[in-house]
Amino acid sequence: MRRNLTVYDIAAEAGVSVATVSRVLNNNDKVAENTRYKIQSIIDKYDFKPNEVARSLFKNETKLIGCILPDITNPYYSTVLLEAEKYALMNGYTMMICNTRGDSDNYAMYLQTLVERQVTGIIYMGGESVETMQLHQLLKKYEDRLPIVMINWSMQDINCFCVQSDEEQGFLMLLDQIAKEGYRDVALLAGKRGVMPTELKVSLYQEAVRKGIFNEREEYLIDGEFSVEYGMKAMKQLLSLPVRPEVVIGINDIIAVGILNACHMHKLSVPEDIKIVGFDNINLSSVVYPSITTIGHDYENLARKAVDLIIDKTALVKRERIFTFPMEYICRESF
Amino acid sequence: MRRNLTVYDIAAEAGVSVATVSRVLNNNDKVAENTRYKIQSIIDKYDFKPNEVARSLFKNETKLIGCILPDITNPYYSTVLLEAEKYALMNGYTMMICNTRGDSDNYAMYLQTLVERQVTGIIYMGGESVETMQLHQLLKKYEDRLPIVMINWSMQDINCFCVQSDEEQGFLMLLDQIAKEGYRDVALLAGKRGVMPTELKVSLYQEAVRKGIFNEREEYLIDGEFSVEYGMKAMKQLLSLPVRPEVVIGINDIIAVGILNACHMHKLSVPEDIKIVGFDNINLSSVVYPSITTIGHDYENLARKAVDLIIDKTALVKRERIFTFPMEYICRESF
DNA sequence: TTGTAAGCGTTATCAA
DNA sequence: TTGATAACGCTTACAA
Repeated sequence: MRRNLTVYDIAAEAGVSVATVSRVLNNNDKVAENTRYKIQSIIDKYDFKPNEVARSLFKNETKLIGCILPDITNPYYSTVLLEAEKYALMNGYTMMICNTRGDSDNYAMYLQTLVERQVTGIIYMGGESVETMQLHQLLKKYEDRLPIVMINWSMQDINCFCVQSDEEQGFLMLLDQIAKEGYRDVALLAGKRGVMPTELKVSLYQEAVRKGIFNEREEYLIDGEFSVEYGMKAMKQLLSLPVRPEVVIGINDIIAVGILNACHMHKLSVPEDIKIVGFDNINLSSVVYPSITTIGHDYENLARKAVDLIIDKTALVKRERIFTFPMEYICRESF
Repeated sequence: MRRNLTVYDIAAEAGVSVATVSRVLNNNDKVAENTRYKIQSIIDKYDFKPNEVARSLFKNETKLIGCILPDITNPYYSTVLLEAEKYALMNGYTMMICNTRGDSDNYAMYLQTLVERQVTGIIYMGGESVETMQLHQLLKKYEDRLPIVMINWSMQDINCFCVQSDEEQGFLMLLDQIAKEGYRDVALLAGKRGVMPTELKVSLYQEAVRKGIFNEREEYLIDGEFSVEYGMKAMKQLLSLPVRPEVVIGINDIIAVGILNACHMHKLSVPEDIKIVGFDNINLSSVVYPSITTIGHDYENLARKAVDLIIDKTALVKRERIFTFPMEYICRESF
C-alpha cells in the first residue's frame, strides 16, 4: 500500500534532475548514453511507470475515448465497441463505456461526465428516439470543442460527425435479392415506427409494393417494437392469414430470430416452407438454426473511422462531417 | 475550440480567490451567502465544470474502474459489465473497458495500462487458461496496491479478491433436477477441458455416474471447446449413438444452443423427444426457441460486490478475499 | 548535455 | 469568511 514512485525518486537515486528522467522516459531529447543507461536501469529495477493522470493534465490530452450507447448487452453495440476498442488500443487510447439503459436523462448526464473527464472524443450511439432539450443543448455546446462521432445515428440541427452504414443501399439490396428469386408475397415486420432507420426501410418496402414488385397486402406490414417477442407475436399473426407470405423480413436480426422461433413453434421448416431474412448481421443471426440471411454493417470500418476522427486533431476543422459505408449481403441458410 | 474555463477565470470575474471558488464548487467549507451566490451565478452563467483530471491528480483518486475481459461480444461478460457499470454510475465511478480478445499478452498489457492510468480498482474476468509469467508477476506486484477483483475466476498463488458464483451448488442443483425427474441417460458436452469450471462440473457429473444416479456411458461425455459449432457437432455425434440420451447438458448456454440447433436439424422436438439444459443464463438462452432451462448467475450481486470492494477503501486491509453467491435454477421450455 | 523552474487545474493548509 | 500558496506528478522552455 506504499506510495507510488515518481520521477523525483528515480532522479534522486540516479543523482540527476527530474528533467533528465523525463527525457529518458520520453526518449525524444538528447541524453548522454551513460546517463540514459544509469537512469533506465533504475527505471527497470523498480519497473517504474509514470503517472498518466499527471501526464494528461500537463499535455491537456487524456487519450481516452468515451462511448455512449443504450445497452452493451445488445450484440449490435457490443460488436461496434469491440472493433472500436481494438483500434483504439493500437493507437494508445483507452475506451470508457456508458450504458444509458433506455433512460434518456442518462445521455446528457454521461455526455457531461465524459467532457469533465476531458476525454479526447466521444462515440455516440443512440437507440431511443427521445431527445431531451438538455442533451441537445449540450451537444450544441460541445460539437466544436471536441469530436463527437455518432455511429448510425444523427440529430437534427447538430453538427457532430456522423459515421453511418448506407442502409438505403443495404435494404434495397435485400429487396432486390428477394425480387430476383421471384417472390412476391413478402411481409415486413417493421418494429418500432417513428425512428429514422425504420421509416427509411418501410418506405423502400412500400415503394416496391407500389411499383408492383411485391404484391400489395396491407396485413403484411406489422409494426411494434424491436424485440424477439414482438417478432414471434407478429409472425404468428402472419401465419394465421389466409395467404401466408413466402418471405418474411425482420427489420433487424432480433426480430428475425423471433420470426424463426414462431416457425419452429408451428413446425414449419425454414427455408423450405417459408423464408426469413434479417438486417444488421449481429452475431445472434449466425448462431441460431437455421442461420439467418441478413444485411451486414461494415462494423470494422465504421468503428475505425469513428476512432480515426477522434484521434485526428485536424478532423474538427475540416468540413467533412458525414462518412458512409456500404452494407453487405450475407447469404446464410434462412433464405 | 477555445480554451476551457478554469477556476481562475471564475475567480477573476467574481473578484475573489480561486480558493473561494473551489469552496463553492465543493460546498463543504463555509462561504458567506452573498459571496456564494455571486460565484454560483457566474458558474451557472458559463456552465462551468471543473477539470476532473486536475482533481484526480490532486486527490490521487480517479474514480475510474478498469474492466479486463476476453470479449464484450459474449453475453456473459456484457451482462456482468452492464450491471457493474450501472452500480458504478450510482457511486460516481466510470468504467473503462479492455477486451483481451483471446490474446494472453493483452492481459498483462491492459493491467499495466490501467494501473498507469491510476484506476481505483480493476475487475478481471479471465477466459482462457493461458497465464503468462508476466501477468502473474504484475498481479503479485499490484495485489496489495489496488483492489483487483476477479469475477468467477481465480489464479493460483494470487491474493486478489474473488467474487464468484457457487458453481458447485449450481451444477448439483441441475443434476438433482434431472435425477428427480427420473432421467438416467444423461450426456454432458463439456467444452474445453483443463480449466477449473469445466473440471468441477465434469467431476460432479462423474460422481453422479459413480453413485449410480446416472447410467454409465462413456460416449456421453464429450469435450471440445466453448462454441455453438462444437455443441452442434458433439450433439450430432450423440444422436448417432445406438442409445440416445434423454437429457443433454451443455456445460454452458452457448453449447446448449448448439445442441438445440442439432435437434432442429434432425427434426427432433425439444423437450418432447429430447431434453436440453444449459448453464450461465446468458440472454441468448431465453431468446432461442424453445428457450433453454439453465442455471443462472446472480449477475447483479456479483457485479455490485465487485464494485463495492473497489469503492470501499478498507476492503484491502480486511482479511476476507472470497465472496460466493448462490446460483439459481431457471426453468424454461427445453426441460 | 543537464538543471532550474514554471505550469497544467485542482484542493487544502495556514494565516489573515 | 477569505486569500496566498504549496502540492499532486509530470513535461518543457530556457538557462547554464
